[in-house]
Amino acid sequence: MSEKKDYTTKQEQLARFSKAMGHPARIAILQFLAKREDCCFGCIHEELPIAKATVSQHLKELKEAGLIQGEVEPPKVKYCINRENWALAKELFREFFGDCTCKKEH
Amino acid sequence: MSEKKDYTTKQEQLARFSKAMGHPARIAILQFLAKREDCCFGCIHEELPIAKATVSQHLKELKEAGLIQGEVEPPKVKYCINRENWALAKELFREFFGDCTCKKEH
DNA sequence: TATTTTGTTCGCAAAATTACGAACAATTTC
DNA sequence: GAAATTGTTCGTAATTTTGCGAACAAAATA
Repeated sequence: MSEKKDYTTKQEQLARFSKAMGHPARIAILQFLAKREDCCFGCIHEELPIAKATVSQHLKELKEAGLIQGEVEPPKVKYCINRENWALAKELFREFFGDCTCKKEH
Repeated sequence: MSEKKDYTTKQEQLARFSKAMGHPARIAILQFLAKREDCCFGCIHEELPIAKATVSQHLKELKEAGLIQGEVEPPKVKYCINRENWALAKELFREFFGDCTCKKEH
């Protein structure tokens, strides 16, 4: 019934990615994973100052946002960046902040 | 007492910006403001499908995150992007997603 | 001075987030 | 088969977020 504009799909997608990145632990996880092919839960946990149950929860949120993916490789679970969505996020943020200016340093 | 690494200032700053951007209404507000010099509360409210009290709250959060600033110009209040922090955010996100590749289209 | 306009703040409610330890499941190793 | 390793899920608690209407404050206007 509202006459007001609704949010666009892009706005919602960008908000979803942003929200997933809205916690330092999740930023740290993403940066950690972005540096390597993949990594097991334990290595990620080691890097973070929080309990494993909490790490597991953060990983779940990142997975649900589509930024990472996990794969069971007994006895471990390997996590890695979801490259496709990572590229999408990168593009959405770039667009959001204004296109890449590639400014010269001088 | 923890042996675990703590989060870096950059990680926390990026998380703070991300969190502020973690809601479609706030994305919409930022995009709206990014397109113009400044804008009063009313114009922003008109664009959004939510009550003014809620809009005011979202603006407050964006202000606290440093992404926008408000100035009273009786009888209106003008909001605008905080250019300095906007540039900082842009840089942090760019760094996060990997430096600008400026890929050729072909 | 009374009224209107413009936004903010208050008080409340519902839902989501963050965090942890304990319990659990699956697999591997002893 | 028993024990150890690796993560997830459960249950709980504290805090934050989201949203709204009503009340409020400040300035402009009638």
